[in-house]
Amino acid sequence: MSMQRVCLSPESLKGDFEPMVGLFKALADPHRLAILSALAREDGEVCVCDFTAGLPLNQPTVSHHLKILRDCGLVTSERRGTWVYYQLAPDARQRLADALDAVVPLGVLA
Amino acid sequence: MSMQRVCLSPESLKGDFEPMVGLFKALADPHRLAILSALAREDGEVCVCDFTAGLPLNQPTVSHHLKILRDCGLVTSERRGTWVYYQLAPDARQRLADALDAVVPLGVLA
DNA sequence: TGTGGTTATTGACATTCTTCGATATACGCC
DNA sequence: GGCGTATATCGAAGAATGTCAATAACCACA
Repeated sequence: MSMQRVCLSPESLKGDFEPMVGLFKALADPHRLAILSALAREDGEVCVCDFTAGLPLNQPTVSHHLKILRDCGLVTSERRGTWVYYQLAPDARQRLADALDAVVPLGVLA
Repeated sequence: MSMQRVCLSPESLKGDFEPMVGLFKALADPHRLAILSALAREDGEVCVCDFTAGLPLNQPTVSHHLKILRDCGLVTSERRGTWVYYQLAPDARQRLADALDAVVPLGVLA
């Protein structure tokens, strides 16, 4: 009989990580990180035309990335006249930090 | 001529986010999050056999995910006899927190 | 209403990723 | 050395993702 060590209880692998995966997937693209970083640095509204101008991507692709960020709630958008302005969602940083902490908590407590 | 507002300097989109993308890509899968979470909760070594036992994946797939986590430095592995034990890298939490902060800094300073 | 400019959506294609079976490698033991 | 077990690698199939051209939707203005 094999003296197999018990290193880990099987329930430890059974958590539901889908909500966090959605956020991390949104971060798993360099152009979306550039968009988020610009929004965070600006700390205000940025119109789509600036993204299409500053990114090496065509307009539909930029729109696609913005939609992904919108769908997971990391950014908000508001149309004002002809232009659409995007902002970092107020709780974006907190939600990302919380998601990270839910996976690899910094707290030393059990 | 169109009175186009200047919302954003074009250089704001030009950062290099490749190092962070690698980390976030590693987090963009529920099974890898389960592995990382288990390693973080255990705060010690976990042998591969426990992952293959606890995850709904075949052994080659588990090995593949572990390799991805190893390649980006979030986990370390050590063979001891027949078994291979994985650990969360000592700086894993810090590197992830730093990557997040590099994109959407929490600090209010410019 | 029509025209021009901005953003969103659709459909298609190429690439990447996840998963698996088959196989190889590494180790302990007889 | 030979055998059994644990882990890694290879190669391929299917799904998901990034990208673009074409087009639609929306808005301001004449």
